[in-house]
Amino acid sequence: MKSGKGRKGQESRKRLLKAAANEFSLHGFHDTKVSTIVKRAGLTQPSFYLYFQSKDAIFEELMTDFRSHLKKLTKSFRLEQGINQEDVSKRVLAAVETVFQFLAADPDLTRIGFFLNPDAKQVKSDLAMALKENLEAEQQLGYFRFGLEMDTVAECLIGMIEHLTDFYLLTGKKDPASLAVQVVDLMMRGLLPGQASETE
Amino acid sequence: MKSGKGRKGQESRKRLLKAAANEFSLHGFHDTKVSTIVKRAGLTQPSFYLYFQSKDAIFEELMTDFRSHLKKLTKSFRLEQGINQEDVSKRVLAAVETVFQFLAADPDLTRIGFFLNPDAKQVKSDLAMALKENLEAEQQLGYFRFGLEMDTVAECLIGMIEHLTDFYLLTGKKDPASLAVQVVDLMMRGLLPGQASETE
Amino acid sequence: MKSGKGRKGQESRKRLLKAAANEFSLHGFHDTKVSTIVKRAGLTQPSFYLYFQSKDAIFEELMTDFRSHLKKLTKSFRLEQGINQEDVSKRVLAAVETVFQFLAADPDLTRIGFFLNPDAKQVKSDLAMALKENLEAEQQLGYFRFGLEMDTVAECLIGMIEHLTDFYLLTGKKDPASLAVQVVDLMMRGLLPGQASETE
Amino acid sequence: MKSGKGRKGQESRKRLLKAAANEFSLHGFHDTKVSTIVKRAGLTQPSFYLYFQSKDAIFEELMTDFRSHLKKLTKSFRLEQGINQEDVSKRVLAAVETVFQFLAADPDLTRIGFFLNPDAKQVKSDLAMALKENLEAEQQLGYFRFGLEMDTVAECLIGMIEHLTDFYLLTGKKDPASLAVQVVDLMMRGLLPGQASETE
DNA sequence: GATGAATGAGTCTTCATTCAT
DNA sequence: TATGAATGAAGACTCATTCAT
Repeated sequence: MKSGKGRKGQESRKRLLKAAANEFSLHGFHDTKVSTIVKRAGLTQPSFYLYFQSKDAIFEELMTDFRSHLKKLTKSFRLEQGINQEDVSKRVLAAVETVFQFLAADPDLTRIGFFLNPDAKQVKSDLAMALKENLEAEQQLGYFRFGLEMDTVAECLIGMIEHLTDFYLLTGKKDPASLAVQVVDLMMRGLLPGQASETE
Repeated sequence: MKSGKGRKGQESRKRLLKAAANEFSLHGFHDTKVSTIVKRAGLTQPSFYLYFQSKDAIFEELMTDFRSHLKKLTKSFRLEQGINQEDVSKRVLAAVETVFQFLAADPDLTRIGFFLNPDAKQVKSDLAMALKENLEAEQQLGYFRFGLEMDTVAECLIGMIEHLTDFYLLTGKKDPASLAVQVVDLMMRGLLPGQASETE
Repeated sequence: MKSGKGRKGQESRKRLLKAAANEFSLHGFHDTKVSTIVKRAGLTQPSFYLYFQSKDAIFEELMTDFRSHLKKLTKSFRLEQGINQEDVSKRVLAAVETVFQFLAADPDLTRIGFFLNPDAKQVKSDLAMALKENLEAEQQLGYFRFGLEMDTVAECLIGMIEHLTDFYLLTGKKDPASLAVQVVDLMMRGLLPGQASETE
Repeated sequence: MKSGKGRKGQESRKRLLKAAANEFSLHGFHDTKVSTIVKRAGLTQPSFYLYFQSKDAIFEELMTDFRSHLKKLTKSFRLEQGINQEDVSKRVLAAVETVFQFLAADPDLTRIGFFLNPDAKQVKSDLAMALKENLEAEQQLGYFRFGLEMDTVAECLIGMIEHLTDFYLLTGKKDPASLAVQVVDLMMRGLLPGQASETE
């Protein structure tokens, strides 16, 4: 069942993953047929089972791919923490932009791991945790006002990122950089006027 | 299709809708079987087709229900606008809480209309529009700082609401009131310290 | 089960028969739904079973109607036989025209009894028998040439009548009289030239 | 749908067609179940859909088969025309016998294409046209008497052929040759005595 | 490494028919 | 005389998956 050690096999496998990712992303899990994936990969149905145990299995592999990529990202956050002495806003901005960039990198995978995945909530929760840790640390340092529950704040951030990704990023309407700027500006200073200026 | 004019019929129809809403909400469209819906409603399969043309049809009816309820809500926003002379934050707080209350009122319907619905993006977009209009109006009156693109802000708000609903509200972890407070506090004043206090 | 003695009942029954005849005639037995018949008769499904035991039953009743009407016709042939002293061709012409007239009288019933009926072959066979008897009698009298198997001839006649009915009569393209003339002319004198003229 | 390029597939396909033809011929379209066809072909239901898109599709394929065979036949008529200088009656006899032979060759297909087919009328009409052309040509040459509308005559011939096929041929009661002789004798000389003899 | 052929299991849907009122 | 409500029974079709080559 784990054939495909040769070059040709590896390539067939990749074509299947690519086709599957796009189909899942476009039509969701149920409305994606193995027959379609296979056709798009220029193979026949039995070949599919040469590389993947089941339709579920290939979907899971894609979800896992997304997740492991995401894990790397969250690790990088932890490393950053404290190292950087520059302005908080800039650091947060950089972080948020990095997230958007990551989510824009492979739209199909993002849709699968972030929206189609039945455990998407968990995935987002993991990301939220990472953010929360940073946020709380900065809060301890006095960079953020007290009286804010940072876990809820983190979930809010996730919510914004999630929705803007769905609405602006994956549709190509806006790019990671500009989205990051707006989100962070709003998050930092809020809606009300008379706030501390960005440069202050 | 047009059966069920009598009381008994109407009740069977409602039972079907209720059961369907819950099943869809729990398992999604494809993994919800007509046979299950029907069983839960204490009927047999053919009866289902006495009241709905197809499985798709009942799903659509539920989505439409959600949408029309939501439309009423958005209308009420427009009416409010400008009438109320009290503090902006309070007004926004009331609006957001109303939205959370609405979304918490019928969890199954919310999950269907807000998360399962293939056109959920559109639905949310409609809600975002309504919010945006109010936000822009307030912005013109000087209540909100300039330099913020209110449509993006509205989408951010939607993102937060959406995610918090999924994460805290529909899971029963938090209630509409407390969520509203936190969201609005964050939205109004932002993360940075030294902002205008709420009461100021 | 045999309700419907009152006037209103009788009328409902007739409306059902009429609607059924037309539906069967247009769409055949299987593609005719009881629900449609009933709708066209302005009644509901249970009412149907007030007047007929089943869908098969109403179809059979219609076939029987056709058959009994046809039986009267064939009887009239036997009576005619020998009584009439006029020219043979005229007698045959009259007979054939009568048949066409009968078949044109109630197109729906004709289609049911003559074309849709699984036992149509039998029905036609009965008609063929009646014709055959007359033909053989006339043959004995020397009006028709010998060397013709009259049962086959009768079946030929039936075939012509059947097909012309389907093709010209029920579609309104030709009328009984003209069809009869052509059929009889052909049957009497054949295709070859130099035959005894009709008037001779 | 496009499966079955190999030998085995082609054979399964043929078995399905054969079984279907017989079932349709015996029970008609509606009372023929895919499950039965498949059983008779030694396959399971899904395999059916490997070769045919639907129950309708296989029925249509059978009708088309019949039609295309028939088309070849009618073409051969046109070629014959005028080439042959022998006696007209013999030519007509040969033609009619050919038709009967064709209709007797594959009884199931004949029943489907000639009797069950909803467009049977059209099919017969096509055949009638071919006959008509020949008849009119011969009529122009003086072989047939004038005063006969050849399209009606053709339809009459079709009617006879149709009915005798149903009644004698497909039931095995008579063979193509003897039926042809009788039909042609009747058609040529008619019923009345004192006509030109066949050999004259 | 790949495919032609086949299938088990399941789901939606339809329709004639009946029960209680 | 008639109907609102409900159902038993059955059939077409789909799809992920496997066997043999």
